[in-house]
Amino acid sequence: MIDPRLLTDEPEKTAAALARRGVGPDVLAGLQELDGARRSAIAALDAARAEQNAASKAIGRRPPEEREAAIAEAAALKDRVVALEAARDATDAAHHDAFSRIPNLPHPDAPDGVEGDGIVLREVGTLPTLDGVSEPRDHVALLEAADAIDLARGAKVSGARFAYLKGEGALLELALIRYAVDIALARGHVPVIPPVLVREPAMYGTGFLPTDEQQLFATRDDDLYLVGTSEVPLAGMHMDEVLDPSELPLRYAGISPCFRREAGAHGKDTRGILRVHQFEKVELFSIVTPDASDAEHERLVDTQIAIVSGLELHARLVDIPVGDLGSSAARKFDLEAWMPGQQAFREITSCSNTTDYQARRLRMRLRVEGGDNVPVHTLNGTALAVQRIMIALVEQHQRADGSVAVPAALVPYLGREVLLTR
RNA sequence: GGAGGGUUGGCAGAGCGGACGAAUGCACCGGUCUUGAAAACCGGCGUGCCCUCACGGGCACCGGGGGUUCGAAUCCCUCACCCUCCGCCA
Repeated sequence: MIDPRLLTDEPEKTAAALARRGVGPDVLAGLQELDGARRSAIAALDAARAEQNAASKAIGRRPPEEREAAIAEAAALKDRVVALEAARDATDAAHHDAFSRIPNLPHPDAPDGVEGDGIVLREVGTLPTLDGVSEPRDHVALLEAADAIDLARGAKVSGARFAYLKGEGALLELALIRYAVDIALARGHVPVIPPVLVREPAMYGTGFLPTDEQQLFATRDDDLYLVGTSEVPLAGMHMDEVLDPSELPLRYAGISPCFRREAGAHGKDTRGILRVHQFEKVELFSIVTPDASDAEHERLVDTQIAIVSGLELHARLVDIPVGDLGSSAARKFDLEAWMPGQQAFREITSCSNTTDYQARRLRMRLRVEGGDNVPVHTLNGTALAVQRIMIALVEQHQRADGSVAVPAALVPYLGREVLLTR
């Protein structure tokens, strides 16, 4: 949720910012009208209630013989209040509905453009040489040959886009998670294993509802949603709280499975485990004061790069254009790793500054001495998404015989220097 | 799954139809006193929204939602959560 006050306080600036995200003048005019209507409805209702409250309170002070007349008098005021209440509720609902669909204001430095227009800011590592490998195999070939993955049975039991990780595949997941958690921990993120089924308010508050409903798995009988990322329960932890400046920054590292319906992705990335309905992820999440979010964003990206570099992977950092931002994000950076199996860079991490957008929806405020409390800023970024990093890892470090050289930083976690030997 | 008891301000805890946004205590902030501190005393001390340049004023909030009433923290319904007991269970 953006601050509705911006429409009246800084109309030109706000209009220009929203225009970059495709929110046109007509939509904006509608919002302004709703905002005005909401305020006058509130003012009218408050005035009528003040009148009725005064009349009701007077009854208690009247002598008994005068009460009946006084009650009739007060009762007469009630109809007006009820009518104005209905009017206020209606404008309020329309206001809320319209404003919750407005995306966050883009960061001034975020580039224009749509999906694919991202700007490569820097490269991480170097293109793998794949010495002695004549034809690079993809992760499916590598992992299946060593019985580290079972896609066919995943499909049998759960359907398309589900997979079993077995043997070294399972061990690799555990090692990767612990490797990432240790780096996050060293950088001040408290590890958290959160609930992965959440109620509607947490989904709404993080901005996944109402706009991304088709991407969410929901339970049939319990009004719970499966999270698509632990960002949801991590952000939800502090909803409805007023945080003291001394408590910030709050830094977490969520460790959880993630569930995504991938609706609309039919036919895309159908091979292997690049795009699956369930994957494991370590997620960085920070809550900071509003003046600190740009610096925190850089800090998170730096941590992501440290994790990827430590695995000796080649990747590039992309500044995501405004047209490709999720509704909550003001700015986003992705890391795309080189995947020799498809000779392409593919997204392995993402890092967003959601400024006050989630915080306003979740009512997470910063205590301001001698002033009004303000929403905090929240940021999230992938520390390590197991399946995707696994693809980059086995494909980039594959050897001529189909085995995989384990990067030195991972060896202590995995207990072996070579994987997938047969 | 069954039975019962709860949910009030940062915490503890009173209030159970009318002067209650809410007693009291603790915590916290400011002041008096003191060489300083403690104690004592005095004052302040929740959140959001609306109006106002401001001073200030109004409205709402006693777990969430709905209802009864001129008037609800207080009565009714409903949902959530917590506690106790029984059953089941990794």
